[in-house]
Amino acid sequence: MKIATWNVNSLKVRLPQVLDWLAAHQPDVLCLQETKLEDVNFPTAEITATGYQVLKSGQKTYNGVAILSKNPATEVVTAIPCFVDVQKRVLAATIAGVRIINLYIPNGQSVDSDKFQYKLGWLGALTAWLADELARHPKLVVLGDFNIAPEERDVHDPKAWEGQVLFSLPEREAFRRLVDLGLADSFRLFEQPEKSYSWWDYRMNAFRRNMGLRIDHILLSPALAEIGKSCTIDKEARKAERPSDHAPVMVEF
DNA sequence: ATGGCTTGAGTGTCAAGA
Repeated sequence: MKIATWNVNSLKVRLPQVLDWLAAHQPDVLCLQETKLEDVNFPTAEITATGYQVLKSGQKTYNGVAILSKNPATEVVTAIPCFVDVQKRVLAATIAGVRIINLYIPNGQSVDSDKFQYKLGWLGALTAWLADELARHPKLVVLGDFNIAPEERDVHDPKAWEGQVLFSLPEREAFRRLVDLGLADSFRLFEQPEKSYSWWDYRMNAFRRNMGLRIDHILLSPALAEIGKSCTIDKEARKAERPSDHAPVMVEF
C-alpha cells in the first residue's frame, strides 16, 4: 500500500500537478493540506474522473485538508474531539483497514506570538487524541504538514534556525511526545540522502541552494513500521513550473 | 537589512505562510 502527503498551497492552482502526480505515482491514498477551498468549490469531478474518491474539509482562503483514495473511506472525522477550532486542519478516515490521520498542524508564525501558543495547545490536544486512536487502531498512519523539523539533520542551517519557529525546543519536544506514543518517523526507518528536506522557501533561490527543512512527515504505528518498505520525498515535484513550496512524501508498506 | 516569493481577497495592497 502506498500512502502520500502533499501540502499543495492552493489546490486551485496546483490541480493539474496533483492529477499528473496521481497518474505518475499511483498512490492508494494521497493526503492534501492547504487546499484553500470551500467544500462547494472542491474539484471533485476532475479527481473522481481519474478513479480516485474524495474526502474534503475546507474553508475559504486558508487551511483545508483532503484525502484522495482508490478505496472507499469510513469513520470520517474532521476535527480533534473536544478541541474547539474553527480552522480546518484535520481529516481522519479508515481506508482498506488502515486508519489515516491527515494533519495540517499550525505554523506558529513566531515563538513570541499568540499563534505559537495556539500551535502548542493544538499539539497537546492532538497527542491526547492520538493516544486513543492508537489504542483503537493497530494499523495507524499519522501524516501531513507538521510544521516542525524534529532534528538538526532536518534543517539546512541548524545554528541559524535554533530557537526559531519550526525548530524551537517546545515544538521539537511536542513532536517527541507524539513519537513517544509509539509511532515511528517512517523517513528515518530507511537509508536516506544527506540533506533531505520537504519544504523550501519561495524566496532567496532556496530550492536551488537546498536551503530547506523537513517538516512534512509520515508516522507509522508499530504494526505498519514493521512491514514498511520505503519512504521517499519527491523533490522532482518542487522543480515544476509554479510549484508548491512543499514536496510530496510517500511511504510504502 | 525583519527583506527576499506566492496565494487569496479583490482592484488597494495586505495577511499569512514557513
